[in-house]
Amino acid sequence: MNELDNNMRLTSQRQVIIEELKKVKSHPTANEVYDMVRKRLPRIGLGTVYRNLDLLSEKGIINKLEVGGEQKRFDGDTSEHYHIRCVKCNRVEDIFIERYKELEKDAASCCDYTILNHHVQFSGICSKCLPDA
Amino acid sequence: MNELDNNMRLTSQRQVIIEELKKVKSHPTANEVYDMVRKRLPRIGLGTVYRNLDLLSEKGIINKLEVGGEQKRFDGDTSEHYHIRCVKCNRVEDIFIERYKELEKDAASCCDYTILNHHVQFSGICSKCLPDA
DNA sequence: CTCAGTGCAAACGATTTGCAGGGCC
DNA sequence: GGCCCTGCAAATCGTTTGCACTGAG
Repeated sequence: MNELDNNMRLTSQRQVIIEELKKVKSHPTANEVYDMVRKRLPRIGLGTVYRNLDLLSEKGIINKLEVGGEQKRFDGDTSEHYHIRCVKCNRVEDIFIERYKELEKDAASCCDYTILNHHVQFSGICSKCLPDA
Repeated sequence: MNELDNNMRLTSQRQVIIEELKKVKSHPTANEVYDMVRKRLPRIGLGTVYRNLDLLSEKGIINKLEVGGEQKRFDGDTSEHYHIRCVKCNRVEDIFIERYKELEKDAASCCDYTILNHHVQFSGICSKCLPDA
């Protein structure tokens, strides 16, 4: 739907953000990406990080997670998959199970929306937090 | 888990917030609740609304929705059900389909979390927005 | 009377934006 | 040389909090 903008430049900031994001599995917040990137580009601004994270997720190069909590999180893995969040430490991890496509069919039959997508968000307690739960 | 606090008083502010929230099906944001309530209690403060929405959702009297988007939303219907959000107008509506309990079983088998809950969030375009899509 | 709850305003944290300069094409 | 993009700082938006006062129990 969004025609690719050929005028988009591949700046070093952009490149490093993508590289760092693809490198980890931790679903970092914008601030965490900022910290990661700053190690390689000490003069980068937080605003630039936000601008690029938004831009790259619009282009589908990365994913912006609409997972609950205070901050948005970003995922270098753009394959469709579910997520789980630890209610204690707020860690977010991937859940690679088969997508339930029936969900969208069921939902379509009970509302008058054109359904575009669905996401499943699990909450639980991770193994590191379980002892002190 | 949270022993009911017998010291909790039933103030008029609290009563009106609950009443207004149970009255609608629109999943209002804190600010929208504020507007609704202010018609009956013009001197109420926004802080009071936030404090009570948090308190009431901790008590399980209302529900705080961790639905994506910028603002949190509140639901007077505390029964477990899924939601859909219109990507155009941001309206949030209920999806009353059977919960997929298998989802949690599947997820449990592929990660070492103690799973507490799951929520399914659909996105789509509502019938009102479809014409201009 | 007492203390949980309130109104108000200031504080806060995440994100966005305006602007002037910088550097890719 | 044009214009996209950046760094920086100020602005904005949602939400939280400190404080002195109020009113429910």
